[in-house]
Amino acid sequence: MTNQDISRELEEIADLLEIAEANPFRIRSYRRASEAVADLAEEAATLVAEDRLTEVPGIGKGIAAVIEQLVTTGVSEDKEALLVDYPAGLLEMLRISGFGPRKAAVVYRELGISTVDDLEAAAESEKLQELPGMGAKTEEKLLSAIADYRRGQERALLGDMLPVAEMLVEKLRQHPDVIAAEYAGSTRRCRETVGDLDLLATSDDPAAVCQWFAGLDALEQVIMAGDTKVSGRLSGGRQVDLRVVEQQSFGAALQYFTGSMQHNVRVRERAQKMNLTVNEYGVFEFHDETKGDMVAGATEEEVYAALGLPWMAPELREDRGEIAAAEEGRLPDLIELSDICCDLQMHSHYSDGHTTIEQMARTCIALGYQYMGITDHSQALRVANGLDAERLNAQHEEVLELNEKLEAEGSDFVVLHGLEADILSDGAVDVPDGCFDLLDFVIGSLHQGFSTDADRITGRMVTAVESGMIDFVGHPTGRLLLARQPYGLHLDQLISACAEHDVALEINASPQRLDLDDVHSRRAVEQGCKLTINTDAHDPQMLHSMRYGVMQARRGWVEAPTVINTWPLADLKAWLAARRK
DNA sequence: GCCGTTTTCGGCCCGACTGTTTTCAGTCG
Ligand SMILES: Nc1nc2c(ncn2[C@H]2C[C@H](O)[C@@H](COP(=O)(O)OP(=O)(O)OP(=O)(O)O)O2)c(=O)[nH]1
Ligand SMILES: [Mg+2]
Ligand SMILES: [Mg+2]
Ligand SMILES: [Zn+2]
Repeated sequence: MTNQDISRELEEIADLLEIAEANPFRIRSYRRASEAVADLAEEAATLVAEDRLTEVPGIGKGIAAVIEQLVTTGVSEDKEALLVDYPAGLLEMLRISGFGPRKAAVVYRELGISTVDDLEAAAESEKLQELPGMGAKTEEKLLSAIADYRRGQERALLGDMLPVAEMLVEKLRQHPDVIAAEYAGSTRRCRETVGDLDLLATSDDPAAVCQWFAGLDALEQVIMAGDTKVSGRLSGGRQVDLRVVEQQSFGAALQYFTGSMQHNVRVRERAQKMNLTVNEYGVFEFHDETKGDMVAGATEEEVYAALGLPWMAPELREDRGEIAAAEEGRLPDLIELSDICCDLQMHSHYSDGHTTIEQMARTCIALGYQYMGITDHSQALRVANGLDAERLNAQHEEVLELNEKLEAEGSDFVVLHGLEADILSDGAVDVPDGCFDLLDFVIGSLHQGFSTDADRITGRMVTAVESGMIDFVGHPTGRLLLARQPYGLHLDQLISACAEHDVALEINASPQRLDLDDVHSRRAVEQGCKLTINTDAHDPQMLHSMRYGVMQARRGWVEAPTVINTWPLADLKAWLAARRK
């Protein structure tokens, strides 16, 4: 069982407990534990074996026992027991927006309904109206929500939604009644995927802004519209939530709406202990059980300061220890896009890229980089027209000529000649014979034969790392967001090997990869690894994806000096040279 | 179920909107 599988099991237990009307705090514990497992940098099985599960915040003896059972037997007795009373089909019904655990329990208890299809049929034949707490409107909305559920992908790529968020924020800012607007939620935290778009605006007349927004053409459907918030769907079905408050509450509202939910809960618990209370309008004094004066709210800095904390970057707000770190002055000095001075993975028409090396270089220059690495595929990757010795030599000539041309133009931009070499089935690195000394650096990537078992794949990659032939590992887990699971590999062993042999790990900045992810980037740095953030661009436009890689790095608490492509060229060359001895 | 510079027991974030409600539960952010 992968951590992701375990996380889902815990979440489903929480859902079942909620249908069963269990203690809400107990339910919350399962949800928190589910997130904690999803955020683990190590395999849960390892923690079980070493009896370290309860060291994880949010996992105590009870849930540790559940996880242990899941790891060893694949099933949880507690969950099986719940499933005796409440069939698994009810879990799917909870995905329908506006249909929660209480209604699920009622329709199952009263009508025996346990599938979405049956629920739909019951709503169509107006059987739900007879149930307590449900009426004609309930049925109507439910049918619409079922249609939305059937249509939609639960989450979308940040890379697809961030531009939409930016466009909507611009639209808000242009409205005369809007003072300020920002996107918030998981988009502002730069999560790799987002469930919806969360927008915040301030105004002297929030109700007017809400009314205007609800009428926008961009909203295909309005789910609800009040005086301070509007929820709707874009064409395509993706949800948008707009929250509008007065300017004096901007900071508090942005803090609230940025989340994460768990971070907010931590913040608010801290406030309680300080005799304060926090909501989306501000930080308030709290005396004798009554709310008193507002002490902060206009800016996020003010809100955190009122709680004795420094402001922290949205990317850190995931309840992964950021509040303790903030309190102790241990917040990382996060890497920024402007720290990046090169891109070290990209392709040209020599393999499966769409344009010339020079075109790519010109775009890198425009992006303000000092140098770049051209890294086409190696010969083993025939589907991508990988380079054999002859073509790699020809490419080398072209790189030399391009550098001369740039120099003649007075540019000090430099093109390094690299190769994205396949890691072959025996762990050998696919650098054509006699070509190693030609290359400034070599990336080792797995592209083929990754559907075997975890030990084999890990072994291949570790062998490549130990060979001394590769300078970094490209897209280390091979995941494609919303499309393909990571290779089943023991990432922790790969990270250890990279730390030992001073091989860097890539954060592939392509919005569908973001690989390594945030938690493993953080883990890799903790283990002493260097990182490198690259776009893996196949055309000039894709070179602009660098920001997504930096976002992922920031979510992983990464600082600039551990990322080799923040280094001046001389430093990178010195590191490469030292590695080759 | 988890957790602990006030606690190993007794707390656990806080508010908006909707529909069916005659005072608020359910769902969601
Ligand atoms: N205090 C508090 N804030 C919440 C709660 N639920 C949501 N929020 C805040 C924090 C969230 O980041 C923000 C937006 O809610 P969303 O449901 O859209 O979540 P978020 O954007 O974080 O993730 P998503 O990618 O949309 O699933 O609202 C809650 O239960 N309590
Ligand atoms: Mg959201
Ligand atoms: Mg939302
Ligand atoms: Zn690749």
